[in-house]
Formats: sequence, C-alpha cells, structure tokens
Amino acid sequence: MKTFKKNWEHFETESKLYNHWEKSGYFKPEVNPDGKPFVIAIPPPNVTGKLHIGHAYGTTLQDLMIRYHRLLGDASLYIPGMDHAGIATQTVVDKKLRKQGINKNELGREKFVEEVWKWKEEYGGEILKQLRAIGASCDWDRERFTLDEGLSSAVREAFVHLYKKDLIYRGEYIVNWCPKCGTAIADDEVEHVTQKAKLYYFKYDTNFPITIATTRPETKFGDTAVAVNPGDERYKEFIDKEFEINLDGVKRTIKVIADRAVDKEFGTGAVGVTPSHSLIDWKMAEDHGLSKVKVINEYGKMTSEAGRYEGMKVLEAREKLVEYLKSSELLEKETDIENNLSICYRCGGAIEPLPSLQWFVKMKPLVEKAKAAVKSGEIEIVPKRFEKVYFHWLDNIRDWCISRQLWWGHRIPVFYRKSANLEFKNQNLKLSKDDIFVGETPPGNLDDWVQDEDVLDTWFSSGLWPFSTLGWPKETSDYNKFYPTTVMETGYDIIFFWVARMIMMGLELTGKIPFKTVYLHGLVRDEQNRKMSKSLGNVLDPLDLIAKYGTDALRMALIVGSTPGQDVAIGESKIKGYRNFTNKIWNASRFVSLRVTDGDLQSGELGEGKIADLNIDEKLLTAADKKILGRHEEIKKTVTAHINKFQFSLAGEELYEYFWHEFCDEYIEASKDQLGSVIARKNDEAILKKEIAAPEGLAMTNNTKKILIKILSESLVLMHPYIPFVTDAVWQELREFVPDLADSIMISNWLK
RNA sequence: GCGCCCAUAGCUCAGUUGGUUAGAGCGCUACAUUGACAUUGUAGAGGUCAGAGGUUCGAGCCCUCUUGGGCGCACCA
Repeated sequence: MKTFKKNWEHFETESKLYNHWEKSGYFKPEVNPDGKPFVIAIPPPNVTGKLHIGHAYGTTLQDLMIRYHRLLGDASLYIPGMDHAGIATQTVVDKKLRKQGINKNELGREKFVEEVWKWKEEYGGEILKQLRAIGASCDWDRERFTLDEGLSSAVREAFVHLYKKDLIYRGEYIVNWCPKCGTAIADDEVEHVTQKAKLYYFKYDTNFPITIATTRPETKFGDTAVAVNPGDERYKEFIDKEFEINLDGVKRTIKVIADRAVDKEFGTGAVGVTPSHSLIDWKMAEDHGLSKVKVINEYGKMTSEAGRYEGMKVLEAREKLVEYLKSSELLEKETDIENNLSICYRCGGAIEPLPSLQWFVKMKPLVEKAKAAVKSGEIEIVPKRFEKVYFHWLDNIRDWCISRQLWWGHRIPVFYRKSANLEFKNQNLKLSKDDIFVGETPPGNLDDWVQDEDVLDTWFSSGLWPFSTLGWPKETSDYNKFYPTTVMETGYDIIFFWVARMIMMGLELTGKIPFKTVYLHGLVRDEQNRKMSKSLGNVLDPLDLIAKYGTDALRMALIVGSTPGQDVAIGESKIKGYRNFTNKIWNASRFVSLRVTDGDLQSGELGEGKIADLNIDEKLLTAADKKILGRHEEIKKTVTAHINKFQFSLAGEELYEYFWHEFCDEYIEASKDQLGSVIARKNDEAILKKEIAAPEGLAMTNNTKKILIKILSESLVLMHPYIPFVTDAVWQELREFVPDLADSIMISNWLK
C-alpha cells in the first residue's frame, strides 16, 4: 500500500515533477488551444554568467502570471531565451583567453567569435538549467537567442528599415568612449560617481588675460575658446576677442565667447572650451563655429596635438602639466572639490568623451508615438509613477549611438565599395549611393565590397525581442497569434535601456505596441536592506537556496511582502518561514488523505477509501463547515481580484493566512470531531461498528471528507502559481482516491 | 538643479477607490503536545502609523509644510 511521507521532500520531488511537466507538453500554449493568448517574453538573461537572486525574483513573477493564466484557460506562452550581451560577454571571454596566454588580436576576429560561441554553449546551458530549477514554465521549443539566425535577420531588417526611413545615420560626433572596453557606448551606459578632485586655476600663458579653472588641465591642449557668461562684467571687454596662446609649447588661437551655459559663480567664471572632449563644449563649438582639436585618443593617451605630452596617459599628462604650470608660475591655486566622474557601466573605467565616427539612430521622430502609447493607456506601466520617469527620459533623449567597436554581436549590415571607401573611415566622406549598400548581401561581385567592421549595441537586438522572438519580420502564425505580447515583466533599472526602446522599435517596425503592461520589479537586497555584493559577502545564490529550502519556499519568500517598483529585502529566515509553509501544506494534505482514505496516521499508509463525488450535502453542514466554505468562496474572489490587479503580494499573503490559520488551525481541528474519534477507531472495534452503523454519523463523516477534499484541492489550485511544486505533488497524491482530477494541477482550472 | 521613493511592532516589510479593535514573517514571553506537522499548537507582550497643520462624520491612506534616509536624471568646466 502506498504511504504518504511525513515531510515534504522538495529535493527529491521538484526536478522530477518539472521533467514530467516539460515532457508532457504542459508548458505549451497549445494546452489551451481555444484560450485567448497571454504572452510573456522573458527578459533574456545575459549569457555571461550565472543567474542571481534578482533573476529568480523576476522569473518567479513571470511564471506566476503565466501559471495563473494557464489555469484560467488562456493560451499562455512564456518565451525563453538569452541575450548575447555584447561588451559583457566579449570581455569575459577575452579575459579567459588571456589567462591561457591567447591574445585576441593574434587570434583574429573569426576565431575569437568561434571561441565566444563555445563559451555560450557551455554557460548558456547552465542558465537554462537554473530557469528550470526556479520552475519557469517556458515553452522550450520556442527558445531564442539574440544571435540566432532568425533574430539576426530581424536585426538586419530593422536596420535597413530605419536606414531607408532616414532614421539611421553615420557621422563623427562626440561620443562616450570607454578606453578600457575599446568602444563607444551610449549615453545611458554611462554612470556617474562622485569623487574628490582638484580644481586648478591657471592661465594658458602669461600673455593671456583670463584665469580659467578646470579639473582636467591635460585637456586644455584642445581648447579653442574661453567661455564666459554674457552678463559677467569682469570679462565683458574680452568677448569676441582672439588671443594667440602657447601652452607649454602647444600653440592655439583662443576666442573669448559668451555663453549662457557658463556659471559666473563657479571657479573664475571662465571656462576653457575643449570641443573634442566635453559634450557641452562640443555644443558650444557648434554654436560658435569653433574648431575642434582632438588631444586624447582611443587608448586614453595624448595625441600629437599635445606636443611633448604625446603618448602620455591622461593622468600622467595631467601631473606633468601641473608641474609645468607651477614651475612657470601660471598656476594661481588649486582647491579641493567634489565632482562627478563618468564611468562605464560595464567595466567601471573612466569615460573619455571624444569625437568618433559612429552610427546613430535618430530618436526624436520615434519619441511622440512612444509617449502617446503610454499616455493613452494603451500601454500600462505598473507602478504608475514610473510613467513620469519614462516621459522625462523621452523628453530629454539624444540620438542613440548604436555602433560598437567589438567583434561579438550583430555586425552592422552596411557594405562599402572598396574602390570608394578608402578615405571613408577617417574623413566621413559622403559616399554616393552606388558605393554604399545597406542590407544583407551587396550586389555584383562580393570581392568589391567590404563590410563595416563594427557591431550593433546589444540593446538594438533586445529592442526587437517581443516580436523578433515570434518570427518577425515574417508573418508567422506565432507572430499573428501572440503579438503584441501581454506583459513585460522586468526590473525598473532597465526602463530606459530596454523598455522604452522596445516600445519605440515596436511601434516603428510593427506598427503595434509590443506589450500591454509593463510590470517593473525592484532590486533584491539582503536582510538588512543592503545591496548584495561580493565584497559584503551577502550574495545569495538561488540554487543554494533551492537546494536547502525548495523552489516553492524561495518563490513565496520573494513574492510576499514585495511590491512593484520597490526593492525587496530577503534573507534565509524569511525563506525558511515559507519552507515551513510548504511543509504545512504537505502535512495538512497528509492528514486529509489519510483520514479520507481511512489510512493509518502513524505509518502514513493510505487506506482503501475513495471519494465517489464531491457533492456536498447542504443539510448536514455544521457551523465550522459553513464558516470555512464561506471563507473559501471569499478567498477565491479576493485572490483573483488581487492577481488581476498585479497585487501578487497581497494575494499570496491572503492565501498563506487562509490556508494555514483558517483551514489548518481551525477547520482541520474542527473536522477531527466531525470525522469521529481516531482512538475509538483504532482501539475499539465496537465503537467503530457503532459509528458506521449510525447513518447520520457516517453521512456526516462523508460530508466532512468531501469538504476537506474540496477546500484542499481548490486551495492547491489557488496556490499553484506561487508554489507550483508542492501543490502538484499533493495533487498527484489526491488523484489516487479523488475522481476527476486533471493529470496535473497546472492544467486544471482556476475556479470551477 | 529637476524628479521619484521611503519613514508603520525589536528587525524586514504588507496595508491601492479613506470606514470596526492597524497586519505578516522572523525575533521575544508563557504554556501545551506520544494522535498530520516541533518545519507544531494555544495564549501573550510589543505601534501617539517620522513631526506639524489641513480636508472629512471619519485619515496609516488625500492635501500642504518640516525633518531624516535612499534612488534616478542632468551636470560645474
């Protein structure tokens, strides 16, 4: 005879159940062929590495919605996939190769990219295993990778489309250059950290009348103007005058200009304008027609324009120049200030703004539609306050630099005719139409053409994710059925990088919004509400936690007590608490199963009893029965309402409280009386016979059994989106003696 | 500089059209328990919901201001 184990053994059961679900095809939207589509495209994790607890949080929220809608009867599709993560992955593989003594430049582009693919195969598989461990009910047959064939062709199509509409252009502009990564990065990939710096006050030479103040003296070799505020009386007499200067051997003509951007109060109220190495100065140069001199190169070293400083690293040049200024008595003073240093969000290295030939997407023409979609409510952002952040970003957007000087990524689908392009790279010549080809394969002899060396920003391909994963640009049946997707669940930290771009790209390329709702979750922090970091040693690995407490416990702990857009603090004690909950469910089910089948409570051996049907006799209801049945109906309604409003924490908390304290503590206790005395049954045959002989007693017992089964099985369905494993494990036990239960709880029904 | 969030029990947090006695987890106290579960149960302590003012029959929730903490965007050269 089968026994009901004493404790919930998640470790043995979870992966077995998952495999069973996957094999049975329950993750496919086709289990509800007539249902309306409910679609979530997973925010594709970077192939770079392991998933962290933040991924577990997002995945849990996504899977919760998917499982809920599957139970509602919707054609639920959860599209899995991964992102090639350009810079991040290239850097990691480069490092790995260097450790093996292999230089990527000696290896060559093709071989290097092969190495990255090998790496992707190895680590990508690990990530997929982790997603499965979290319980993600993805349709794995529809798994995508941003660099797979279909998505690559979607990327080319998108590029060509935008180019033809004149929304993509190439030009030499000041960009954020990361010398460490060796590539340009976009504006929003730059982070600012406050640092202590020195502000140096000096003159270029003794003949120059104005003292300027700067934290970066070494860039002053590239100055072509000094800007002052138009209302600043001190400098009025110099405005529009030109001066020949000699800064330690470097000769320049400096024009004094008036610009409102200059703050009279800061420093001396006079700014040395360095058009090539400051965005603001670049703009001033455009406005005032100043020449631009590049004194720092792509390696973070001084160029020949810096005279004897050529070849020095930026910091070295700064030191040397300050020494010179001191010795020539040009330095008036230096003060300590706090300022913001721009760093690369990937590598943390200092950003050098410098002019560079890059590809850009014009953003302004895409902004209005993207704003309108949210303003009209066509796209809903949860929580709503992030709409403001979204609008603010769109209102202040600048063109998006999409070319990256990397090898790992989508190579830009642009070809130049060899005979014509020789000077192009350096001089930004306008090529004639015949000499540039934008698309997949240039016409005529391929040998006549050379493809652009650069790849596209990772976010260019992820911007297409909701539709490229469904087959776009082809009008596949999946695309027709499942696009637009329903919910985009992701972290608030990538609202600009990703969410806004998907909306813009979706509207431009498909003419439709890419998703109806954006649900933004917060950061996962530790028990003391600190950021998780390796140096603090407070990083929680989801796989460790799953091994220890079970996936269900982790999922519940992540959801209950957390709200959208708000960071969530989590520690082992909370997870442990919910592990106790999963065990409580298991044991309550054990009790119910054993009593209903007349099994043995001590050994856990199930009896022969079966439930014939679930028709409850209203006339036999006790006060306890009525109470729990009433509460049960209420709970169904409120839980449904909460989930529909994305209030997952509230619904989870309610289920927890209801199941444990109302069903277990109150009703199950009350049911013990209604079911008759166990001791009597065990020890006294006569009493047992008497009980069975009494028709009302037996009817009461049977009615109570039916109520127990009804409440238990329906509660399991309600809890399944939160804790998929223990609920299905119990469901499988119940199927032994309860009629008409679906093969798996995950394909049963939400409210019968 | 512009904007956003937070301040509720010892700790971490829920509390969404304003409506009984403000909740959960963990922690704490006392007791119980060979009968599903000690990964348990019962009972309990613990809150002037940051402060001040306002709207209202009624405010943790709405409005204004103050204080303290955090974040985002922009950026000072």
